[in-house]
Amino acid sequence: MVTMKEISAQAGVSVSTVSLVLNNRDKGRIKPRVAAQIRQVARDLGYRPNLMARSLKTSHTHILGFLSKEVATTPYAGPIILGAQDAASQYGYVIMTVSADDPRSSEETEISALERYGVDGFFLAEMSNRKAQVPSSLQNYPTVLVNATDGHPASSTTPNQIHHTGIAPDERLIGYDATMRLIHAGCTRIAYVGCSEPMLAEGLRLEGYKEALREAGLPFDSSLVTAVLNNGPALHSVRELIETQHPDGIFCFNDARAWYVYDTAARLGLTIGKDISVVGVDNHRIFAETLEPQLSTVELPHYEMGYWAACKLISMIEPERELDFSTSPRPLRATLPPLDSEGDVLIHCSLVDKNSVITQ
Amino acid sequence: MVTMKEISAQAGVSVSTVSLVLNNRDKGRIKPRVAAQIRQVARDLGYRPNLMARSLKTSHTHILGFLSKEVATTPYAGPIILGAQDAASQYGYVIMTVSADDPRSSEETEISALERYGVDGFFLAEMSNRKAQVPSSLQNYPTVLVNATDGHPASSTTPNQIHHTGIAPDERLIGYDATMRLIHAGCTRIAYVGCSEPMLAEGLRLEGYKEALREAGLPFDSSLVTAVLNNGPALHSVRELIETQHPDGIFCFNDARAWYVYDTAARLGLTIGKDISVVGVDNHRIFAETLEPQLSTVELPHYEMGYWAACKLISMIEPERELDFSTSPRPLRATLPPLDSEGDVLIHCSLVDKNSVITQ
DNA sequence: CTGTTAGCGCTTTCAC
DNA sequence: GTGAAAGCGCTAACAG
Repeated sequence: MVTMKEISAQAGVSVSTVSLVLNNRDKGRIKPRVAAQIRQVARDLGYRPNLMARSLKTSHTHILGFLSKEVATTPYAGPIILGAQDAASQYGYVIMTVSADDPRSSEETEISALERYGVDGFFLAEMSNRKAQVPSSLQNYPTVLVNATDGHPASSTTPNQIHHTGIAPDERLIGYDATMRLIHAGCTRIAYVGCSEPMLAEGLRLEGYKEALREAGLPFDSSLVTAVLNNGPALHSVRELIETQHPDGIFCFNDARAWYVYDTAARLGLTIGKDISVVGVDNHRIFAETLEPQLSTVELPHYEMGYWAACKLISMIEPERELDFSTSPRPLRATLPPLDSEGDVLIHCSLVDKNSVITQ
Repeated sequence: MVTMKEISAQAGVSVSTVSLVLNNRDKGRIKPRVAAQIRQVARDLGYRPNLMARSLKTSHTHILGFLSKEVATTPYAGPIILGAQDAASQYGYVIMTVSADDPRSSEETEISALERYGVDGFFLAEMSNRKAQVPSSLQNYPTVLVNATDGHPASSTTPNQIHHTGIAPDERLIGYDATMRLIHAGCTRIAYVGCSEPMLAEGLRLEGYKEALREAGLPFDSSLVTAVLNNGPALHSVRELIETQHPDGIFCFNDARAWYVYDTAARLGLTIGKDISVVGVDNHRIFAETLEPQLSTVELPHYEMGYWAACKLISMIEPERELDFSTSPRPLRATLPPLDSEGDVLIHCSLVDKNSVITQ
């Protein structure tokens, strides 16, 4: 690793001059010719600043700590991290990841590890949308929740608790949009296959479903609603729902639950997208690549949430900095909320139309 | 952040004494009473070392750089990172992640970012098993490939290229074990549903399939073999294979392809695990939680590869250090190769028996 | 046994 | 315009 000292020797100037020039603070201070020469030498020697040393002085590391729960078992971590990374890398930051669900070392231990490296701020990422408890050790850091909202009420009795910014899918709108899609396709007996595990998303998507029905003047019929978990029991519940209630459209809590509809349809000789319409939630790659006909589904914007969260975090760390979504390295598949949003920020998820809804 | 200086003041000793004690180098040098007092003060003040400062001095950051390709679109990143993190955290390391598939910033840029932070070594992770080209900028760092092997031949004509250690699934054995499972269940017409995309795993799993057939004295019949991609076309190929060839067992390249068998079975009124047996590869959570009957499948040990790779990397950085797999925070679902393995290390994946294979 | 000193690579104030 | 000097928090060689 070549240092400023070597450059200064080579260029016959002092280290401080080198520092000034390489940090572009030379305008009107250092003679242009000298500056140019220093830059040249730096380039020739392949100089790269030692960020540890810089951080020590500036106490500003440009490291963002990414703390995630349940990475082990869910497939969503990748896209969220990637989104955060893309934004970070764009603005000269880097991400240090730790997981908060190690059965042995506690969350506090992991946070502490990141603190010792002097991270400038934290992400707290959940793998399914929930109200998260922000550890008190993060109170003094810029912190953004990803796929979560702050579980600590804003108007709390414990007054010195900060209500942290968090970004999460607008679950109610997911239910509303998905159901509306079926309504607009002409479905009139629309079932909902929910999730029997307690999840924030479940109640909200169901609400959205009801709201869409109401708005369309369709009756809410609880016998068209079921909540299932996994594998056989789930499949049987869905099969029974379809066989006894004969819905013409089904809104499923997620793509996995839509699979039960596909399987049942195959068994009953029904054609998805013709005899029965289905809308899922997730647009998970695995289902997107596998199901036939392809499933119309509301995409959960994990990449986008990661991207937004990183932009938000950077803007909290450097309030004066101008950030711009339009320069994201990958296309954003959902409209990001403005960066000055605070508190619980909801993102409107896109419905991806494929072939599982009837076309009139 | 409380510093050693504050502790030294509080305890009435010099900073170097504090340093000695807090790094446990005080035995036989510092009076036990003084040492104890220093430790007490440190605890009272909640001292935590500034790792940046330490690194500056020791040029040893305890940061591992994790460089991954294709994180965007695959669900495997989480488990690999988690495995690496668990090992890292256990041995006092931390992981900095960057992705090498940003369409704009190049791999070199990302590596460079990690280098500037002084990472002690690199992971190079692929999302599907392949021969990876290790960037020349990593030649001088301890580097371990994850889910990949070094694409640069060991006996190369370019002599000063190092052949890096990489860990990857033993694909041939996957094909062999899966097929053997079907053979032992009594299947005699065993089909293979492969992947039509060029992938390292495809050829090797097919080889393992053939080898198992040969060993069992079953003929290889190319009309029982197909290679498919996604969605409709894949489903139709599988359906045709089943309808024309009537296999009694099917080894599928992965769980997703097994779904085509499930769908076809549902349509034809065949019962999986009775009329027809299926073995997949992946044990992907999404299929594990969804399919009914549950799919017997060879598990790809992403967590384990990440864990092994981190242990390997740490042992390269600190050769004298004693590492021990038995202390992993999560159960290891595959037997890890010994840590002194070099070059292309293959991991024997476990076949997870569920209910998609006939029981006699 | 413990303190002094120097220095890791960089930034920044203040003299010249 | 440029350099000298101090110091970020820590480690380590060397004195005492």
